[in-house]
Amino acid sequence: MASVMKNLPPLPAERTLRVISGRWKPVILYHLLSGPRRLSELSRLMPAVSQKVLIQQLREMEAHRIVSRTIFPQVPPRVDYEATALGQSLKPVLMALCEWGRRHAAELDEPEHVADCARLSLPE
Amino acid sequence: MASVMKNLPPLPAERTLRVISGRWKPVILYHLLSGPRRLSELSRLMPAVSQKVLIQQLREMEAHRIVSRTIFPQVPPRVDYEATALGQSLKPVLMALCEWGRRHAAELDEPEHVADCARLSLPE
DNA sequence: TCTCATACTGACCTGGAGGTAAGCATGGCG
DNA sequence: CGCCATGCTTACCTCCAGGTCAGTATGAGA
Repeated sequence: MASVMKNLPPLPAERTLRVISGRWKPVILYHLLSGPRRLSELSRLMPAVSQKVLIQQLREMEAHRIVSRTIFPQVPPRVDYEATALGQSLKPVLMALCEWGRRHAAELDEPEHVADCARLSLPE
Repeated sequence: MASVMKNLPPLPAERTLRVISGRWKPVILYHLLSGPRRLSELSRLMPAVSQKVLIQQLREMEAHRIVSRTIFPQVPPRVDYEATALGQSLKPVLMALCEWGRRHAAELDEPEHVADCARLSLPE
């Protein structure tokens, strides 16, 4: 929808939150940061997400220009989703979120079952 | 609710998002980062938020240990809300979010009406 | 006694995000 | 011909964050 774009909050921090918070967006982003992926690949990478919802999230990310969509005229069809430069620029933001999340978990939860932030810092 | 705590996602980045995303949490945090505030003060600082919702958000933040609540046994009652150390440690995260939001706005929106990130970087 | 400020709680409602399930179009291939 | 993989849409439902509005307790002070 076009409304997706115009409804971005004026406060920058809230704007970013609006762009990246969505049930599956961080995970999708995480996968796309290491290169383009076909829809079917993403589906296989996150079996918990239905195709409809996956496409939904991807389209919103596309509208926000952090993801681009490339259609290859083949049969069966092939569509690649890829993080744009703007999308790539979210990497440090995700890092910050990830690191604080670990800290938060460490300070009050049982700190055990929290994944690390490793692959976000790897070059690609 | 107690459920607020146990339902934190295992992925660190999502965990952080869960903690800070709430309709008014970033703004509340922003105000609390510069010192303790009474409920009535916060109410005055953000007239758009109803008291009930404000308290709601504050309680969740308290449950997540990023805000502490101090009751002064006076009449009329006085209650101070304050960012904990954990809450203060969100400052760089908010900065990252704010900066990216500005970049995002600059790159595709009309970049005009987006506030700056100034006061987040000021010491307190 | 009535009012006021303060900090809350509770009943109720609603929009929208996200979930399920099904259907559609294409063309290669057995 | 029937079937497959792929990418996508549509109809429908559920749940809950967050909104409105009203009510409660306290004691100082007019």
